[in-house]
Amino acid sequence: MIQINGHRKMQNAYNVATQECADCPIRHRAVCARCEEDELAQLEEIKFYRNYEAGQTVIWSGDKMDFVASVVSGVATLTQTMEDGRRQMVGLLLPSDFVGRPGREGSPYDVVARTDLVMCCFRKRPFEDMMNRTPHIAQRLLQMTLDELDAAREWMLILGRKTAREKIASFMSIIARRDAVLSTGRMTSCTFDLPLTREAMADYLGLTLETVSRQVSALKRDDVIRLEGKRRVVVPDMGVLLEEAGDDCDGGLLV
Amino acid sequence: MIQINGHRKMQNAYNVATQECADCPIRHRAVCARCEEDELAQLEEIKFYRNYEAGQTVIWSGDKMDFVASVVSGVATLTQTMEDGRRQMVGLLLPSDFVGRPGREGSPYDVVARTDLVMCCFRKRPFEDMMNRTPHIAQRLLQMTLDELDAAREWMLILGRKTAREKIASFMSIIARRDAVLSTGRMTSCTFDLPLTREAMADYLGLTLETVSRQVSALKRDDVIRLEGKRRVVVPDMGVLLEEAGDDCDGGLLV
DNA sequence: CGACGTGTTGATTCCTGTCAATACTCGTGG
DNA sequence: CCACGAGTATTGACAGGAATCAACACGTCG
Repeated sequence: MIQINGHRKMQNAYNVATQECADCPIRHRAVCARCEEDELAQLEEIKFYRNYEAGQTVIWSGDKMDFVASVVSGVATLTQTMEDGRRQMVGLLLPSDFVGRPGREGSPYDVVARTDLVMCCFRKRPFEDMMNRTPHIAQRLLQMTLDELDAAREWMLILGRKTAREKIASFMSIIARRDAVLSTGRMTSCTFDLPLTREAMADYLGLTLETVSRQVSALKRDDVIRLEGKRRVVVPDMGVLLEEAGDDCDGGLLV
Repeated sequence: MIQINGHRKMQNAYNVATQECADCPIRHRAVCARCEEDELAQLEEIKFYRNYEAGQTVIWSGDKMDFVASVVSGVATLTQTMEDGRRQMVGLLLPSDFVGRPGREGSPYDVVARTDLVMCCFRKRPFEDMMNRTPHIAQRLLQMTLDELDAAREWMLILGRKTAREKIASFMSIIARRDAVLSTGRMTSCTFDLPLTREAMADYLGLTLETVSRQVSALKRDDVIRLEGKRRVVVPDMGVLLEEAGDDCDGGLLV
């Protein structure tokens, strides 16, 4: 059985005072992953950190963005809103994920910190300049964008074709998978914290918060999951959860 | 009133015999858009054309892809399928769109020609090599991938939060917009051909084909659209259609 | 003509949304 | 100390929209 750190408070152990890229927890997965020492030194000169509290809006939809950034620790979301208030989350930003688009002024989405959040920011213009002369950055950004596109497409299947129960199971599978990159070997059980409120999960999955609550309760009743408090989830058997998600069970964690 | 070419047969006017990139209809929008003359000459050496008939599968999910390609003319789709047969379209490929991912072996999606289709193909390895030494290609691919990601996110809002009627109206707005790049100035009415069957539209929108059919009929009954045959759509007032789509009406065509 | 692919329409079911009441936790302040 | 309110979560009753099952229309092609 593995045990994964919670998202809520304790995970922001990375101190902003720690300015060394070499010690950065996302050094090898973020947009800078492929950079050499000298390239890293250049990035180090134009970077700065920002902290946000859980609930704070990082960027308002339509606002001008004068920086791009990597999530160092914490969880943020991208959300789209219709005039009548209907909302759909369109991006879930976990540590190492990149925010902002080179070559574009504003953000079309609200970016909201869901937990306390540390971002490693670069002013947009210097970053764009550097990208143009540093293929390692552009290459890594392309790779990450393609990964995001794959994730978006998996998400589209969830939104378009899965039942409420399958949506919840799929979401939990995704969280488990992303949290478990540090996993050692194969295991069947797993514990993690939900990084989102029921309402945010509803925005993620195209449901109402009531339906989310009901389906979480149903999965608990059927012993697919167990709850410790409202947020901590224990999955006795990941295979069962993946089955409930409607995914190929030989995919995912058990490969 | 503008008149846009149909998708079905006539649009494949681009002859495969026409091998000159300079004459290529997608020269300025495809992955090669930023290439200089000499770069184009290099691409020209590794490219080859392939033709597919409507309905043909270009790539099977899971298959090894030994090439990447641009859509020259026609329409193709990316589709994901669950074990029990539920399907969700996750990509709509129109002329100039790019297929395939550098640095990956197989395709996770079925790629299907929805009309007769001409593709400009590059063997993967030579293309990747060229990408590594040609920033213009990598830059353009990044830009196109970011655009696709934006489209995917708009699509997620449609799938997650819109009603069946809004989904149909949104789809028609998207087709109208993508067809109308050649539009001159502002106009309110518009004519186009639906590039997909009712069933494929259902896969696109996360609906059943019956619901698609019903909602198309409803939009016709309410005079939001008119039909000429089953596929040709006349929109008397794009503003009304955009309203039905639930989008910001000051966006889209009327800016 | 009959088979097939495509599309339309109707009757019915059921999943999820909507509206509403209640519980729990955590601060704040009397 | 407890009352109070805000934010979060659970659960119930009910309604509605889309899925399902089914019949039928239309055009093409053998």
